Amino acid sequence: MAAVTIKDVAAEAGVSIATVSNAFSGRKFVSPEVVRRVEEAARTLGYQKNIAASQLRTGRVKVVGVLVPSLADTFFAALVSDLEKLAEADGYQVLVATSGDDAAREAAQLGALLGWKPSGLIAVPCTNAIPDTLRREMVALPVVLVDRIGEEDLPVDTVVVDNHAAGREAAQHVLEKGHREILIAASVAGLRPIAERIRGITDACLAAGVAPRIVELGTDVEEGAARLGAFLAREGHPTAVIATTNVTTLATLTAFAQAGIDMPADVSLVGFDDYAWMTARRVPLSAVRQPISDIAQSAWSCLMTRIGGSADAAVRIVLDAPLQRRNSVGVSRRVLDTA
Amino acid sequence: MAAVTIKDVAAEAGVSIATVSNAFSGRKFVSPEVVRRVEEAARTLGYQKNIAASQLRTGRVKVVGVLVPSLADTFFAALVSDLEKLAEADGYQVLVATSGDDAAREAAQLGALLGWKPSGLIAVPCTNAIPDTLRREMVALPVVLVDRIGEEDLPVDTVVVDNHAAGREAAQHVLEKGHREILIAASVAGLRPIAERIRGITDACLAAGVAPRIVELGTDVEEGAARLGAFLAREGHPTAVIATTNVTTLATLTAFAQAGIDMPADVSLVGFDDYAWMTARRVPLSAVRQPISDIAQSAWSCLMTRIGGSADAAVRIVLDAPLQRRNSVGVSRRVLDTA
DNA sequence: GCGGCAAAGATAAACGTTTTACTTAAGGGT
DNA sequence: ACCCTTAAGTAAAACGTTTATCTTTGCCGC
Repeated sequence: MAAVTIKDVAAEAGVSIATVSNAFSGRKFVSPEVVRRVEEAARTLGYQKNIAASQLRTGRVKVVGVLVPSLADTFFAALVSDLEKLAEADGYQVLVATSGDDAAREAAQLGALLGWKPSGLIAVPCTNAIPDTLRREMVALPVVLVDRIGEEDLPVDTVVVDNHAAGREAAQHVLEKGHREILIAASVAGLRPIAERIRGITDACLAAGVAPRIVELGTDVEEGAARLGAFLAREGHPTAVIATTNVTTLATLTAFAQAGIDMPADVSLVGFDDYAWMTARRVPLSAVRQPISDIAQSAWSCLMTRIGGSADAAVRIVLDAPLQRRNSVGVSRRVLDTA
Repeated sequence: MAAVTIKDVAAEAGVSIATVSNAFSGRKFVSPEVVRRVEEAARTLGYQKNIAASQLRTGRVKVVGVLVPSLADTFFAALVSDLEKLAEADGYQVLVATSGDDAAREAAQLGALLGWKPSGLIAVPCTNAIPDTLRREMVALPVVLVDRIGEEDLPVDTVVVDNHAAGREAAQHVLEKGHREILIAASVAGLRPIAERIRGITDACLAAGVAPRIVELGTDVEEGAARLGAFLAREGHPTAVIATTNVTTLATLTAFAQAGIDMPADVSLVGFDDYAWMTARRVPLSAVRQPISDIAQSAWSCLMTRIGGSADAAVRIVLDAPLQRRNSVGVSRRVLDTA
């Protein structure tokens, strides 16, 4: 049961291996009759091109690496899902790796990815700092960085969301409803996108003469809920919470449920990201909607133009994350009472 | 900027390429001094082993293909996430492909996966029928089939959930609470796991002299919600709904929210799968919990023993999916009224 | 002092494909 | 009748590893 190679096909079809290769690739003209014989032979033998051999010879292969912090996070899973579809449409395979938000693992995974000599790489770095492995590779390999971009002026294409505007819009919405005691449920405040969301919220609040508080909940739902519960018990309730990721949204909701807090009657909430479960509730969540499929689309087309050989200056795509106004933000009691 | 190969490293370190290879693999003794020089050289040159070349020579490569219907479905995303972690721990890379529940795409993706000559394959078939491409490969390649298994007695290892028991348990819970008008929110009734869940529910109901109704909602949340809404408007409300997938759970909840149905006061619900968002609610969902990480773990260890060369008879692993009793199933009004 | 042996490396072949350069045969213009 | 071109296909080299086989060197016993 040795694997069937191009040689076997050639023998079966009674031609040379070069002709078989040409018949498949179409790089050189092969008479229709011979093509038919080759295809026939390949079919009967169950021939599968050995991609490793092909890639070794040509040096290129239609595979792109995708590196994300975690597939357990819906945001990244959805992103990878979209990228995978786009890749398939263009005949590319996707090699997935996850860093688990750990810089060492990220570097290791990157190395493994690079060993495949992919045509390109789409990565969501797990920290603000671009790992050295990647930085070295960026000059030769088409790379697109997404979401977690620590620095400006990177030499590669980047796709990000306008986090500052998103934060600002969320805050303004809450302020308009009369809230003055605002809590920011951040995941990890040190991460650039989170920091910008926080800054957006803070800027809007400050402009209204309000100083928001911040609590860091991490990247795990259970733990985040526990931390928020502890915070609430210790510091008292705000009238509105703005979550900065889908995980913190979930953690906040969990904490609310555990503490018997009614939303929006007791506390209002603006969530982050927009998934089906957020609307499948008695009180659908107002949330900042990250345009996941646009992000994927932008990243993919950037990558494709780079792979196509473009040497243009690095582009920085900034997408809007509009607020979806639903029912989880109520008019603050302060306003109601004065009315 | 030609890629740096083993040859360059050999030159830099002043040894032959065979020695470099041996220094890395440790297959033959190489003096510590030389190993040091080789590693040094590799580091300064930024050497990355070319996996294609390696695989071409050895015929094996540490990569396994994973084929699932969709990464947008949390269940599969979580499964892939777990598999990816297990793979990483064993030094394997994962090649992901999605079939989008389309048989033709599945066959195509399978072909693409196989071209990499992976060491193994973990697949969730998108239909009850195993595609021919796969069936042919199963004799030579270690394959583990998960979740969607149409036939018994396959010649490969399979990992499934005891869907019949899961359905039965869900139904019994609802029956115990006094419900008699039960609606099954199925995704696609033709799929084997779904069919078994339905059968489990039906068997339990029939034993209690109750005939459940069934509605098919498909695999998309929006559309499922619309279909359920229409069904409810047309046929009237049951007192309890049992959903058979996480997507139908979401669709049901969406329909409830849209129709202003209160859960559990108006209608009770047993969900399927168990995610954070199900408990992050005022009324946490009772749900059948599929043991995703156990599934992944079982599938992975099956695959590893096969890759290790085991030729034992195919094993069929059946895992329990226990019911998590929470608050979304209320005592039926019928019972309350008589009390 | 010499055969023999072990230790540490080197040489070269092989993996399956792509592709360049070559062969062969047939046709075409003058 | 001759040369030149074109068409269709073939032979062989190359890609970067791994590994079986060969070489060199030093060392041992006698």
